Amino acid sequence: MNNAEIADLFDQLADLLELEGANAFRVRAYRSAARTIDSLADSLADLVAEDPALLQELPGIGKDLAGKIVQILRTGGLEPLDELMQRIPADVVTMLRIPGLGPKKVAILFHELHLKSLDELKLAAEQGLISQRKGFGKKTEESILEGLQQLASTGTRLYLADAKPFADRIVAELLELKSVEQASSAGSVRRRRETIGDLDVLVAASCSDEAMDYLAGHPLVEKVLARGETKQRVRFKPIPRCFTPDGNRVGLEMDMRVVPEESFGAALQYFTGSKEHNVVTRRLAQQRGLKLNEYGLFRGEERLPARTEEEIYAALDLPWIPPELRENRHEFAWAEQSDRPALLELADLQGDLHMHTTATDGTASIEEMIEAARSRGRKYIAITDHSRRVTMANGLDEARLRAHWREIRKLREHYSDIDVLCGIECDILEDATLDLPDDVLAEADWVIAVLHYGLKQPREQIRKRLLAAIRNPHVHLIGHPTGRLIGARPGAEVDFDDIFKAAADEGVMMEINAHPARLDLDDIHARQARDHGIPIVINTDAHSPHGLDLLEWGVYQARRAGLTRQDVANTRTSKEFRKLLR
DNA sequence: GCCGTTTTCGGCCCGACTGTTTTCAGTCG
Repeated sequence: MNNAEIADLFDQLADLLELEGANAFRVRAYRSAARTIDSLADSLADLVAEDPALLQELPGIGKDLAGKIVQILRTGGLEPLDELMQRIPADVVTMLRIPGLGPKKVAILFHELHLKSLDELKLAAEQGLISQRKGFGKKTEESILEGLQQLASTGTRLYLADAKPFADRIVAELLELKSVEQASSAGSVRRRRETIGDLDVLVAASCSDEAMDYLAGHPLVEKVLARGETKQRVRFKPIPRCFTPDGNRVGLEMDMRVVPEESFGAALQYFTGSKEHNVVTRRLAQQRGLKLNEYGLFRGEERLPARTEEEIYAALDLPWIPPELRENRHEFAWAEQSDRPALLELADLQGDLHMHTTATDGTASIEEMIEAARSRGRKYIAITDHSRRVTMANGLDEARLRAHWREIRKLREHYSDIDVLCGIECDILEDATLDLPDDVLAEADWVIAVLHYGLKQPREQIRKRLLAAIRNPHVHLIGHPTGRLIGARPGAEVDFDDIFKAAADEGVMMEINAHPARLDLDDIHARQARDHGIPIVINTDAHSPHGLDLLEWGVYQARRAGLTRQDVANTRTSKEFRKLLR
């Protein structure tokens, strides 16, 4: 049982307790424990094996929850959860995901109207049975039916790379308006989360009407979902060619808030979040006899100067915290360090060590990729086309690969300002062998080992394959290693502790793959790898010259993990980088 | 259920908006 699974059990229990009308703070305790566990670098199983008393040193975990964790690890289940699941059908819990329905309303639907499934809910809404109930009306009924439909098209999170340009466009347009003094993205876009649930935009304006009207009448807006004096929520039409990680079309929603200019800093801090980060900042304010809300920082009735985020954090005795770190994971500990290292910047990166050409599934020639990398200021690159197993991409066998490398070697003679490595993205096959023989790999400057196939294998086999690749003396890097390719499949999560230990021993690096569709090595895993002393490499996995621009998305992920330039290997010069290779 | 420079009880972040209400509870972020 890994951390994510244990956290999930606590979250499920919290949902069920809410439906049972349990004390809200008790529910919150379970949720906060789930978050703590989810973002923990060490495995709870290891912690308990060492000393179960250590559990109570974790924030938000006391005697009771520590006992429950031990029970979960010992029995694989959680007694109060099993008992509640007997009583409350899974569909009833799903009803909580319908906008407008919270625990109180769902409890009434279940206990008083005896609706046990989504089908029964739909029928009852269609027959008008729900609006007869006190506290429910026609609107609620309609929003239930709409919500059920939305529920059917699940997975409404978008990649940052798709969502951010969209948010940037709206912000730029708002800034053109006369009454708008400042505007910014907030929320998860500003925090550079890898996927985005909805967009938040904040506006400072003398009067809110112009900005609100503008958004409401925007040609891309499908529906105004709610509108008040200062706050408006809209749904956009499905964005063309824009899909969720699950491949669904999505109608993105946006929250807009309009505040007076003197409140912009406080509001930006507040709406950037995360929620968990803000709970802490508000508590810190409280401890100092202050009140922090989206309108400013107050001592009693008196407004303290806080027009910028910097001033707000200063009042809490903190340095300004970069939005990427604001998840209440490690930023407050980071802020306390006196010799706080600067987070990685895009400009720190000198090399890009994962890209494709027309030899396999890329769209540009070797020469075009070299030129594109030069024009972007890269000092070194690796050409890493696919190995033969990836037949769909015209993967290279030994003969074609050797010819490909000969061509690269010939071309690179002509360049003195960029170092071009002969590389390969070599598949780790289902039987844990590599897709190319060792004598071929030995000729490469740079070998990336990756999993593409057999991802539904039992996790033990996947773990074996990764370990075998790490122990192959010719492998330099594990490409898109955690592969939520793997982790995304429930029950297939791989415990990475062993993998990281082996990689550290063998001197194998780990990749943050900036390609937006990879969703790989998340900030927690990146931090774990760093803590194991593993050099991290940020690559684009570009399939075209334009793909080389993606490097920034990997940088965001690294910043969220709190990585500095020292933690990342391709911040080195080409010469220093080559010294890292075994 | 957790936590404590307010320390073993009594707090726990807080404001906006909606819908169904005649003054507010529930939901949301």
